[in-house]
Amino acid sequence: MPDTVQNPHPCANCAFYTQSVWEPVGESAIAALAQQFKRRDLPKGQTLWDQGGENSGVTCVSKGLIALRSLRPDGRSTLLRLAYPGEIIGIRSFLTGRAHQTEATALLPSRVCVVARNRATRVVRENPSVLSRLAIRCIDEIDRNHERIIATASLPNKARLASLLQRLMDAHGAQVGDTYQMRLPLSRSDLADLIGVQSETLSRLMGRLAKDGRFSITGREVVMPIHRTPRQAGASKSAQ
Amino acid sequence: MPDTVQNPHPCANCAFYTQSVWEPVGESAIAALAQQFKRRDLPKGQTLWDQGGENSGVTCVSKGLIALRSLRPDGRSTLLRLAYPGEIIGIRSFLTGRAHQTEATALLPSRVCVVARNRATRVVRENPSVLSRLAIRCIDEIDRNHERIIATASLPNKARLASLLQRLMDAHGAQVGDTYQMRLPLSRSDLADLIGVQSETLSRLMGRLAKDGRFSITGREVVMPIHRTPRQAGASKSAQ
DNA sequence: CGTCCATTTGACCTAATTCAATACAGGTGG
DNA sequence: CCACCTGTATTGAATTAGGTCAAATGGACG
Repeated sequence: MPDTVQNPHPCANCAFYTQSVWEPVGESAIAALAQQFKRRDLPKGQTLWDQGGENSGVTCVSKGLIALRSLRPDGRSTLLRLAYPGEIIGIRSFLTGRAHQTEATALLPSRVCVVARNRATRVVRENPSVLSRLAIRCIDEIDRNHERIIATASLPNKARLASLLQRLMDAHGAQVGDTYQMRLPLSRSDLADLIGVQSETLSRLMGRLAKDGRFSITGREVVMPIHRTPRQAGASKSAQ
Repeated sequence: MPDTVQNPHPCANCAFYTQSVWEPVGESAIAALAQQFKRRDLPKGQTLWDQGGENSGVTCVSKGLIALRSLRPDGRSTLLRLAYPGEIIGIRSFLTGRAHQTEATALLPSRVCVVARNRATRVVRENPSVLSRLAIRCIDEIDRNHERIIATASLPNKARLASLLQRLMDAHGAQVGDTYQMRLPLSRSDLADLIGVQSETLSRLMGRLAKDGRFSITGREVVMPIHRTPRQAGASKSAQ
């Protein structure tokens, strides 16, 4: 139960306070933490850092949606992760001191909270339980990656796209009558990057899913009927 | 410079001592560490733990080769990682207390060193720098996964297989005359799992690579000519 | 109302999957 | 030593999915 007045912790007002990596910081360090704690608002499309850039601290997404993508030498890119509020990004470059391996951009108007690197390093050193929480965040990332690797190897692209859209709907959708609706936070080519196909293929997959009655889409507006039967990847046949 | 006589650290004789996650343990804790430190030899094919099993501690590969695979409900599996000497396995279930997400089996006669969970937990709590090294190992895993995700999205299967064989040759091969040779530590279906294709497809890809003159293979014996030109994925055309 | 960019469509081609059949290797017992 | 068996690996043929390049469409915005 964070309390603005009583609790001077910089994350105290955050909805994710109890899960914050900084939550375990003792009273003595709170002031030090707060001192180098910066909130930053990002308009949609803004780049937070570039691939190859230097880490500037521990960054926590507070609002919006951040895309982490790896740009390849051939000019194409792979969208590696969508980071939602409460999640930490740039943790690898912080813990290793390396350059950023990915580029971070805001897909929606977003806010991030950054604890500057030097200060974060010190706080982490003095609070092992913070390090322990950071390690758990790393493990979350490993879990996400394993899931993705397994899905890539075992599910057809169409099924992976269906489950991606479902997840996006869970995160961004709202119930309207007997449908769920959302404004897609990603472009078609971002979606393609995310499931690892060409954008033309993505377009055809979307067409096939729509024909199956899974949803309808115009531009970025998606409408999905609420099924009583649980979504099942690629199972439905078109009625013809 | 590990010294058996002077240094009572249980990892002191290990070739990977300086990189060991336990290396930073202070003298006071070394005895405690050594007490619950178990070496275990695994014949080829032996399972070290099953998917869903309980974590029994921090496990370090000391010799041989361990495969970590995820078994899917449909009976098929994905080979997620090959763990070589010096690497830590089962780190996620140790840090989170969850069940193992993967099955670990020895692909070669192997040895692992296990620090029992309770003891490891205590030592980690008392030595933040151990936790810090564990976190780096997690990051290594994230790096490996990202590389794999990017490779899957950007390289054709043939090129990925070629680079896999190259890596295996680097790890297991020996120079014989003007060739490198190795005995493949993996079955064909493991190779297929690893690059995410069917075993029939793998067989055909192997055939195509062999026809390109990249290597010749009989059973598990691989012979690869030493090229002066650096290996380049999928670039060579058969001479016809 | 046109311009520019994102998206879709079409046609063609290559690669991968599937299922079925065959070959091969490593052991076992006669 | 050979015949046999079993699991592993390869091959073939037919089908489907995905990639590529080029062209057409559509939408957002000045």
